[in-house]
This record gives sequence, C-alpha cells and structure tokens, in this order.
Amino acid sequence: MKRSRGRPRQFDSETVLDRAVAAFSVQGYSATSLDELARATGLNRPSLYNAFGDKEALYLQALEHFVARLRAALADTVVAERDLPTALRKLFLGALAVYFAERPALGCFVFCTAPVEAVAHPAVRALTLGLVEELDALLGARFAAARDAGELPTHLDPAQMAKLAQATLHTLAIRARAGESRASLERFIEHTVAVLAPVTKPSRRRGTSRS
Amino acid sequence: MKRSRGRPRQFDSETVLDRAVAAFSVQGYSATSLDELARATGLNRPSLYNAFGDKEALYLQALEHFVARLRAALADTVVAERDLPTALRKLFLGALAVYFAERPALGCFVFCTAPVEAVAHPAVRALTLGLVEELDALLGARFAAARDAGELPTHLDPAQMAKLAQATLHTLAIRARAGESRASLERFIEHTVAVLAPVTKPSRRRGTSRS
DNA sequence: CGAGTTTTATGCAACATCGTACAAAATCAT
DNA sequence: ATGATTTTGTACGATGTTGCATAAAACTCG
Repeated sequence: MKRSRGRPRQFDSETVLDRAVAAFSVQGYSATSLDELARATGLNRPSLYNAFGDKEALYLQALEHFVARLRAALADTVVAERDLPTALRKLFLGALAVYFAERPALGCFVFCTAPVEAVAHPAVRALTLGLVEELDALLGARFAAARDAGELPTHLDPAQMAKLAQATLHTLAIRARAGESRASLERFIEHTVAVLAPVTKPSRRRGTSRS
Repeated sequence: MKRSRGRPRQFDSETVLDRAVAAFSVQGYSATSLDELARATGLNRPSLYNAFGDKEALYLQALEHFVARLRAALADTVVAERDLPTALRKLFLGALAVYFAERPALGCFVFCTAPVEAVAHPAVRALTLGLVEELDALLGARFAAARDAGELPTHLDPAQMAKLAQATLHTLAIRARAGESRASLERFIEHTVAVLAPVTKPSRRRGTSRS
C-alpha cells in the first residue's frame, strides 16, 4: 500500500523542494529558468512537470514548503520562549542566520522574491498575504501574552507591536539582500528588541513578584 | 548650442522614465519585456536602445529617476516638518499614497522589485543599498534633531530609530503589494508613529519652553 | 513471465525575447 | 539646396524558454 504501482521515483520531494527554494531564492521566479531548476534539483524537466506541474505550480509549492519549515522554526522561538526580549532576539537572529546563509546574502525567500510576482500571480499574492497575516497573528498572541504577564506597557497594542516586529523581519530581509553588513543588522536587532520589549521595572509595577 | 545636430527627439526623457518606472513596477525587471516597455513608453525598441542602452541600463536609470523624485519629496516632509510625529506621519502616509496609487497596489518600486535583481546585478544592489543608507542618514539626522530638541528619550539611538522608521516603510511596501488593506496600514501607521516618536511630557523635561 | 503502470531521458516544436541592421525621415551646418 | 547627423520604424536573426511527445526503463500485480 505504501508502494505505488509503477517505476519508483528516484528523488525525495522534500529535498527537491528545498533545492527549488534555493534556486528560486537567487534570481527570483521569472529569471530562474526550468533548465536551472532542473540542474539545481537534479531531475530533468519532464520529471519536474510530472511531479509538480508547471513553473508557477512549482514556485507555489516551494513557497509553501518554505513557509512550512518557517512555521516549525517559529514554534521553537516565538511560542516556546517565555521571555519576550529573548523570544524576539532569537526570532531576529534566527532569521538573520537564514538571510545570510548564502553568499552573497539572499534575504528571505518569501519577502524578497514573492512580492514581485504577487501582482501578476494572484495565488502568490494570496500565499504572501497569508504568511504575513499568520505571522501577525502569531506575534500578536505572543505580545498579548507578554502584556498579560506585565512585560509590556499597557498602552501598546499587541497586534500593532506584532506588525512592527514583522516589519523588523522585512527590513532585515531587504537590507541583507541589498548588501548591508551582518554586524550592522545585529546592532539594529539589539536596539529594536529594546524598543519593542522595553524592560519594565518590576519594582514600579504592582503584582509582579519576580522571584 | 542647445539644439543638437540631427533629427530632434519626439519624446521627453523624464516622461519616458516615469512610464518605465510604472511598467517595471508591475512585473519587476525580468518579467517586463522590451515590447511592453516600448508600448508603455510610446517609443519603439531601437529608440529605447539608442536613448537608454540595454534593458538593465534602462532599469537602472528608472531606479535613479525614481530615487531622485523620492529625494525631492522627502525634503518636503522629513526635513521641512519641525514636529517629529507629524514628520513621520506625513512620511508614512505619503509613502502609502504612492504604494496604493495603482490598482492593485504595487508597493514601492525599489523595495519590492529591486531586491530580486540585486543578487544578479551588482549595480542594482549598489543602488538599492545606496538608497537604504541615504534614508538611514536622512532619518537619522531627523531623529537626532528631535532628540536635541527634547522630543525623543535620550536612551534611544537616533541612527537605530531611523532604521526602524525605514523598516516601517519596507513593511508598508511589502504589505501593500501583498494585498493588505489600506485602512489596516493606516492604523498601523498611527500606532507606529506613537511608538517611534513618543510624546514627551514637556512639564517633566527641563528647558522645553513650549509656547 | 507477461501485462499494466509510472517514472526517466532524449528530443522537438512553438513561442517569446533580446539586440541590431537597414533604410526612411527630420533637422542642422555650409 | 546639399551633405552630415541623429532619430525613427520595420524587419530580422540568434538565442533562450517553455511545455510536451515519444520511447526506453523500472517496478508491481496477476
């Protein structure tokens, strides 16, 4: 039942999508030819078409694959980490590690390459907006939790702070791809964490019996 | 001396570049063909080549043209406006007006289309990074002036606040192009202005004799 | 082992795109 | 006016790209 009928595939879909993400990340959707994709993935064009459909379908599946990985990574940082500044720092530094994984830095696959195609391809736009809103929601919940825990001034709207945190991701992606140095971005992250998650004095606030 | 020798041109370079910016903004560099550019600008391919060089040169000149316009607009908002919150609000709302000028919203020509090409085309990357750094410097000077005027808490680094302000521009551009609603982004702007330029109580601070 | 099924590989045809060659048109210099 | 000079418009070739047709290969089921 696990094994399908005909000739078995000589590739792993996850690996192929990983390599497609890497290939698309370099030049974006339009400038990446199917020949380059075939070379990058190891399989040839007919196999790509058979397994993933046409170029747009492959790009969409690469996006979804990337987002799925991202979702898993976020669970370990934003959600799991209990301290807000630490959660944000881990989020931003983790993103930076991805953005600088290649040389030159490629920034974020979604935020740097998908917006261009979003206008002509509604499915890409929908997927991009979906990720943006998902991150807003995830970060918004995290900021709301921080506010409830007394880690955030009450006059700051968690949902809007979440958008500002995502704005940080967007600018990191663009700046990395534009060639700004990693050290400069690390300094920016430190300052931004301090702004987004200001350390609230426990002694001044009521009810926060910290140890 | 003003008039060159041969047949006079039947177009205005500035207008052509405006239309090239508009054309490139829709699909980005790679997906915009020279035929589309010829249709959008009104002149045909040989004329484009004669006047601007090949496709990459035209794209670069379109970028420079756009940045020049941007520079002029910023002088009226960021520099001229004396009140920091007002300056930021004007900056962000002005950007939003540009990002939503077309239907669907196209976001920022530079921030949404140039990053993709930045990796393959060093000249594009240099130009993009140049704009980012120029905005950082301009906004940094504005935040520094605000701090000197007592409009900004002293523990906030003006240079880093400038990067956060530009991060807001980046996220507005991406979100607009991804399809987020204008109303949502206007709410975000209001909140962000309050975060980036917190209203300092004049009574608490010394030397700020406001009227 | 043979029939059916799915994947792989070579190759191809239709199409788009880029850049330019060439001749006609419009202006300036003499 | 005539020639030089620059722009314009049509046309063309070279190349790249996409998507698929077709046949060989590999495997399962009866």
